[in-house]
Amino acid sequence: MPAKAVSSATADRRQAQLEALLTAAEKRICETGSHALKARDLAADIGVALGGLYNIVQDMDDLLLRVTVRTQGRLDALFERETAHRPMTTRAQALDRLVAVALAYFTFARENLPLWRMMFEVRITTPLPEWAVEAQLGLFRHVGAPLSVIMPEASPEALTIRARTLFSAVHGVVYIGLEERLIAVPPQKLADEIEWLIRAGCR
Amino acid sequence: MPAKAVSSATADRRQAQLEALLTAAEKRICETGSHALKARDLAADIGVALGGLYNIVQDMDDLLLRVTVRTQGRLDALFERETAHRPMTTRAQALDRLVAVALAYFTFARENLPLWRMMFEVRITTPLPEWAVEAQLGLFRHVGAPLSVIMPEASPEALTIRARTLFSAVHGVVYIGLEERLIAVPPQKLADEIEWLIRAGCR
DNA sequence: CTTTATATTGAACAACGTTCAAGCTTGCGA
DNA sequence: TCGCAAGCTTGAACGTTGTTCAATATAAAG
Repeated sequence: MPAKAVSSATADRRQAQLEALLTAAEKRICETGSHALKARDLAADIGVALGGLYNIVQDMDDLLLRVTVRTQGRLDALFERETAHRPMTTRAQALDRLVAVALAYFTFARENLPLWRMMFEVRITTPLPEWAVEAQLGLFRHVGAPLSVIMPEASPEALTIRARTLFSAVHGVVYIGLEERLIAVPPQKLADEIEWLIRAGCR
Repeated sequence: MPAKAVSSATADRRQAQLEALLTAAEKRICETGSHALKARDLAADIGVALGGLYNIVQDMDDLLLRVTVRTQGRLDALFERETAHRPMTTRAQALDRLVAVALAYFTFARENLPLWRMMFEVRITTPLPEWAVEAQLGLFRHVGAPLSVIMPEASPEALTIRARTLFSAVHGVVYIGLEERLIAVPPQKLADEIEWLIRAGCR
């Protein structure tokens, strides 16, 4: 066999299998929650024997991690789609954009609740592979770019930290807000709080 | 047998067993993480047969929930101990107290990382029992009380929401900040960010 | 002390992720 | 066109898991 064909037929099939597997996993996660994912169900979904899963994916954690990164990719695309067209030259515009990013995050979380939750439930023992770290850090640019307009005199390091703080704060409000076991806050009120939070932090 | 003795010997033993079980569970969680809890290990720890666990606790979820509430109780006690002695008559004092609460939360999370994480990992299908909801809502008073001094003209409802927002924001910063899979931020810098966040939100 | 009711036990069960020897398919050289 | 080696796929089997329940041991009551 050739050592490493750039695109052999089997490699293509593996890619297709991987995508089918991820799609099936996402479907099941959305329907019944991430902890209800069963290897046997997924194998049946994509028409593969039980053991065959482990030719597509290293193990179940690997699968969850890939789903997570896929979700991050969709979130990234949403940020891009939702805010790229907004100008960012003045301070006020940058602030509006930051608010838009935060509200888009809230919307995404609400509309993709199980997948969104998964992003923070995945616990890994071994260090994250680089492609996973990249996908995660890439998201911060949607906060960092507007923030650099709002805080033009800040050092890059201070800016990175502050961007993380703002993102984390919004994340926290969304996270606790969507936790149903406490008193439910109406989504519009939550959105208002998120906007207030961003504007208060940027004054 | 009497229908319900106020304090029979067996009921006392059950209480003791429950406490031993919770303590053993906490120990294991702190040592090896919450998802490494095994029914057989715990049964051995407290000197009970495997099936005996289900006389003490309904099932594993029930156990985790009880550990969670215990942790919330310790957090509550820490808030009390750390901030009750601070006066709260002036606005500035109330603000200082709010900052103290937030920093205490951060410290608690850092020093009890596995137990603290568990509080947000427990996923319940059935609605939370009242005693669990109580313990959770009780924590908010440590934010609500100082905040009512800072926002004296706000309606009780607006105050509740704002308290939740502030708590959630701080929680988010702590949560993401302690996530090790991203770039580690020095604790002192994190603490600074938390204090900044509170003060920015209360201006 | 006998009897009755409760508490405890641990073997058994179903469901889970993961492995691996065996069979099957595939692609290439003759 | 055929045959053969190399990899892929399979599904039975394994070790763990949480949970159950008939049997046993213990405690309470008359």
